[in-house]
Formats: sequence, C-alpha cells, structure tokens
Amino acid sequence: MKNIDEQLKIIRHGASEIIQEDDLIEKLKSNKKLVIKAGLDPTMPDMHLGHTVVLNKLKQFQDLGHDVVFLIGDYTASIGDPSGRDITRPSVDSATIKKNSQVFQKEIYKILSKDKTRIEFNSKWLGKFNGIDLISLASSYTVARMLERDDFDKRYKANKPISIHEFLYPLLQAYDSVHLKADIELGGTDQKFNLLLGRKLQEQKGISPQVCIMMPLLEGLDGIKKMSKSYDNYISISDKPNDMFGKVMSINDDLMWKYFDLLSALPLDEITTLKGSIDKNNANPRDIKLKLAEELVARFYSKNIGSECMDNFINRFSNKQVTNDILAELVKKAKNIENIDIMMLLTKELKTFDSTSEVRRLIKQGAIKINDNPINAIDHKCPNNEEFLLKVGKKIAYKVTIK
RNA sequence: GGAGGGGUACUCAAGCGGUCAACGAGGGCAGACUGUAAAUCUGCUGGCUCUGCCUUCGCAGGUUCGAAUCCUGCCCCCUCCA
Repeated sequence: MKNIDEQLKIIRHGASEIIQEDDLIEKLKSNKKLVIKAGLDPTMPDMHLGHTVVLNKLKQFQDLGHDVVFLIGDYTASIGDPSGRDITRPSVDSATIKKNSQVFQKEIYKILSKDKTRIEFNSKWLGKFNGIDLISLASSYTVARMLERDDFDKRYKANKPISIHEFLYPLLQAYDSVHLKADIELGGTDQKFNLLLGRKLQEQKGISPQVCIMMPLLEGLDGIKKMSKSYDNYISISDKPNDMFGKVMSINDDLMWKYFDLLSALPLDEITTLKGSIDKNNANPRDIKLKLAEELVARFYSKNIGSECMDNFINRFSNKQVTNDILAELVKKAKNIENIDIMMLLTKELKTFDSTSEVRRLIKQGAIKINDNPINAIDHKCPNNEEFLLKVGKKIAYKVTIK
C-alpha cells in the first residue's frame, strides 16, 4: 500500500469536497482496508459518462487496495432519489429495476476490476424492514432538518409538491451506510446531503462516521446542465463507438478540460502539458479533443476501435470523404414500386422519421441531399438501380441501394 | 373540516366566447459561418392522403351558430385557517 501522502494526492484529485479530511487521514493511518461505498439506483437502463466520474474514483481506491462496495439501490430505486430535482420522480416498476440492475452489473466492469469489486443490493437488508423499523428510522431525523436540503427547500418555497416518501430516500440511503459500515462514501456534489446523513446516522448508531467525498457533476453536451438522460445531453457508455467519438468532439473547448480531469486516465502533469500547448497557441484545441475522444472510446471498446474512430472522423469531417464503415449501408427492395420517392424511403423503408410533416420541413430547409444535391420535392424519385448517398442534415447519412 | 388560488403544446408562460394549432421565452431541429466545436445570425418546431382536413388547452358532461375561454361534476397541486 502506498504511503498516506501519496494516497491523499490520488484521492483528492478531481474531488470537489472531502468531509472531513482529518477523519480520512485518521482512517488511512489505521492501515486497514477501508470499506468504500458508492451507489447507483437502477432507475435508468444505461450509464453515461457522468456516472463514470464516481466509478473512476472508485477504481482509484481499488488500485490503492481498499475494499470497494458498489451498491445497487434496487430497493431505493422504487422511491427514486429526489436529489437536485424540482419534481417528484416517477416510480419505477420492479421488472425494470431488475433488468437495469443486471445491465449495471456488467457495465461497471468496463471501469472497475471485477475480482476486487463487491456488489451489494440494498433490498437485501431494506427488504426486511417492517413498518415499525421504518418508523423508527424516520424518527431519527426531523422535518425541519430535512427541509434544509436545497432541493426540498426550493420546492417548498416555490409551492411545489413534496411527497412524504421522498423524505425516506435520504434516510434509507443513510441506513445503507450503517449496514455496510462504510468508511468512505463517494457521490456527486448533489449527494452531499444524503452522504452527510449517512455520517450522522452512523454516529447515532455508534459506528465510526464515514468520510464523504463529493465529485463534481459533469456537464453534458450542452456545456451547461449536468449530464443526464432527461436533458438528453449525455454520452452513454453504450453509445456506438463513432457516435461516442462524435459526441465528445462536439463539446466545447472549456468543458474539454473538465472531461480530462474527471474522465481521463492520463497523469495530471500530462494534462497540464496539453493545456500549456494551447496557451502557447501552437496546438489546435480540436487535435487535443481528438486525443480525449480516442481515449474514451478505447476504454469502452478497444484501442483499435478508438484509433479507427479517429481516422473515420478525420476522413469524414476534416477531409470530407465518405467513409464506408460509418455510413449505415442499407439495401432496400421496393417491391412493386418502380420509383420510390424520398418521403416513402425515409418514413416507411429506412424509418428515419415517423412524421411526414418533419420530413416536409427538412426538405423545405434543404437538409436532405442525394449525392450532395439538395432535394426540393417530397415526391422526388430516388435513383433506382444505382447506389446513392443519402444525407439528412450533417449527422445522418446512408448509403442506399434499391433493387 | 373551512376559505382562497391554480392545472395551456418538450419546459416555462400568455390568452379568458369567434380573427387560436394557440403571443413570448427556453429547448430541439435545419441553414449560414466553423474545428460535425463554442459564440453569432436566419428559418422551422401537433398530426395527416398538406393551398385543405383532423386531433390538442387536467378529466367528463352541458350552454352556444361557435369554447382553451362560460356553467356543472370529478381528479390533482398550492396557500392560509382549524
């Protein structure tokens, strides 16, 4: 195990706040394997890069030799974490929770080492709670203190509804820490209240209170709001390689550095060197972003795929070439239709759009091109016996053959 | 239990009997400019068999030639009093 200073340096990197650092040092000094807890509710079917910020930190603890517990909140998912939200979460049914949990169990190993990870489900202990247990848990905290939480406070002041069950969420999550005897819990900055409640509850129960480590929230593609499925500004770790690459390239230059700090495995001083090269303006930010995109795709797929995506990207967008492997190549048979028109092709055959109104709009705007010539009529006939390039906007392209 | 306020398109938010598929803002999409950046500018943004037709303003009825707008009942949210 590394010495305490080295450990601290790694632990601090990228973290936005540690409560209390003294406790952390104390725990590290004990030279014991610490129990590191981080949890995720299986309310959505896949993970995005925002979630991996905490996983990356967890991985670092793993490499430092600590006992990493990845908690799947299958029980708490039925409530839904109200953190940072201004509305009550819709509840998720148990079949979905189960399915999502299975996906999570696989996905996390794209970052964590399988043999060093302990997976726990909180239904294992929370599922045994009876009414009395719940009431007793609820008695450990007060309404006034619960309303101190920023999102509750805002909603309350804005005359927006708060359901009673939402108060239970932080309490149950805190109880998880009691049950697991967590030494450290990781979470996003929006989890601060919940993590601190775990600390308090542990103290009440006479357990050494956990250290809370908050990681910054990663902004999504819009560069403003946190990455989230509901804002549709996320990069999923199951995005197709070329999509993932493209999405990373579309983030703005400032945000790129945050991505480096929170997601890249590059050593800190190497990142500093890269930043320096921009300041001396002998590097194009785009080229540095290419490196980031390559690294991330390589992590979730493979090194080869990473560099392949980079080549594709450069050829497709910088050199404006048509790259075979990127274009979805679709061969469609227009059975009895002699000359299929563009509307039919897009809505019925390729099913790119459901709405014909939308296609009309795009045509009017000159967004749809065949072999780079804009189409201007909805009944434009497509070439019948030759392969052609169909583009819709800048991001969608097909190589189509009609036989 | 009582009194009052409110529920409008993806979100916020106007409209308060006809000119409303519904002002405006945000978001999204497209075009221009670019580094598929960002910022900026312009247009579009319910659906369809699209110079017309159909369905939307919490839900269900009613009044009217005509309702998002008026009436009745129901559901949901908020505030104050108890």
